[in-house]
Amino acid sequence: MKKYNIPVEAALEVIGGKWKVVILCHLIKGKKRTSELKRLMPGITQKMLTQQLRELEEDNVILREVYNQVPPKVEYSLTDYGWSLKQILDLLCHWGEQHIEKTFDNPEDMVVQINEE
Amino acid sequence: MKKYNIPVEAALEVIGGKWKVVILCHLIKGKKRTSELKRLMPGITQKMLTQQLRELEEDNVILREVYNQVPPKVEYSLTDYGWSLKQILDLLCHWGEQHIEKTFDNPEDMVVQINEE
DNA sequence: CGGAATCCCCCAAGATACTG
DNA sequence: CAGTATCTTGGGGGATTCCG
Repeated sequence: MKKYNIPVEAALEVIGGKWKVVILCHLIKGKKRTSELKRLMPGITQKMLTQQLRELEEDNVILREVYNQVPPKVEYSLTDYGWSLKQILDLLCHWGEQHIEKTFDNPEDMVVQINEE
Repeated sequence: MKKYNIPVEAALEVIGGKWKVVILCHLIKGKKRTSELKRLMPGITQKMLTQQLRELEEDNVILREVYNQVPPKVEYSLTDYGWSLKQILDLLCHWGEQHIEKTFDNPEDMVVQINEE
């Protein structure tokens, strides 16, 4: 059985993956298709995206809904348990924004705008 | 200049390291010597500890105080900027505790107790 | 005691191609 | 469109040694 030296390690095991917090931050905005997530995260590969999504699903943080149709359609959303992370995710996003403003002269240049619509 | 696709990536760049959140959670409890941190984190190597501490220091999140004496003594503590992460760290710790309770039958078995005194 | 410097291994993660 | 399979690589990170 896995042992933790400090309880926070249990949280990191769930959301500590390289892309997991980013994925969850996007899903806070609402249900997303695989291709939407890929577009929102230009740096991620198909393989990593699938892998991280699977792990989040196994930890009961996100829900995967498959529509049996051609072409395939899969949607991801937060579960109730996933929503229990909302405050943490919001604070992280906010802290990130502040950090950008604090650190750089032209913070608006730091964020690549992606049209969500 | 580094670009982010979403501001939260800036936060992850600061506290996203493998051990950084754990280190910061310990420092919330107060100033710590290097050897204390090592004892609190049995899994970390000297190299990783130093490396993660340096990066946190560079990001102005922690303060490194060197006492010029033999044997050497170095203490680490949160800076004011580091304290701006307190709420996030507290929530993460709390979520970790809840997650352990939710997931396992005997949660108390999951945490290796370490005498802080 | 704290940490810098080496050596080195392994696997996380990228690239590519393929499938239903 | 979503996901799998295979191959490859770089650098994250472990172990060890040396230093003030």
